[in-house]
Amino acid sequence: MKSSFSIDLLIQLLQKATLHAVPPMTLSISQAYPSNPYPILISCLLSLRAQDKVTLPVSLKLFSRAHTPEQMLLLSIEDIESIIRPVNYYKTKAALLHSVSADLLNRFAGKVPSSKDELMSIKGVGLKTTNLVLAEAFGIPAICVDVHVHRISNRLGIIATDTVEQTEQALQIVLPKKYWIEWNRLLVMLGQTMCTAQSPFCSKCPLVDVCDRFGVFKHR
DNA sequence: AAAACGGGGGC
DNA sequence: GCCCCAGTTTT
Repeated sequence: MKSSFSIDLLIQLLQKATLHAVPPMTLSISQAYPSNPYPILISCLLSLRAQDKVTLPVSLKLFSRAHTPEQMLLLSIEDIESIIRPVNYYKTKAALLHSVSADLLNRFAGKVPSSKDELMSIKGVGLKTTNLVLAEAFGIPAICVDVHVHRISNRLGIIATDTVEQTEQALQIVLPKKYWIEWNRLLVMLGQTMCTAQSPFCSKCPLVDVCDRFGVFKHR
């Protein structure tokens, strides 16, 4: 990032840039199921290596049948498979939803835990899912590093990292804590629209004055 | 460190 | 039709 710009100004520009973008899936889910962390966790698992536009309608369809671990276990794995078929790895994910729901009942009284260690201890729940659940389901400041956050944080030049773990650590130092949750939302929205992995639409991006990679990268 | 785990969407 | 997308576990 060019030195004359602050993080606060960067956030303002990002808010403008993503004002009319489709919000991340977890926001839609939390509106449909207020203060219920379970649908957030399940939709995060469904969205692994998939895109929100595919996963969101499938998630809503699934939650109309089951939005608690108890209800999920009443469905057979075959039932879940048929509901979530449009998403990738649907057979693996149907089994995963079953095992995660059973684990929640066995170890956590059917409640989604709200600590990083407990979430990470659930098989199938990794670092990205853990941080997204902490932030979006519990409002706990967490930096959720998916490929968008990793790519764009580096592209902007505010950090220089190789792995998502390094990115999480670096952003904790660079970003004021009040922005930790919003950073993920903003960068996901920007990444899904203009700041794409290949040939990003830099000519339409309101961040050209800030971005270290403008002119370096092949863009449209 | 590298592989395996498959579906939809854009053009 | 072809190329793009995108975490976690396992080997």
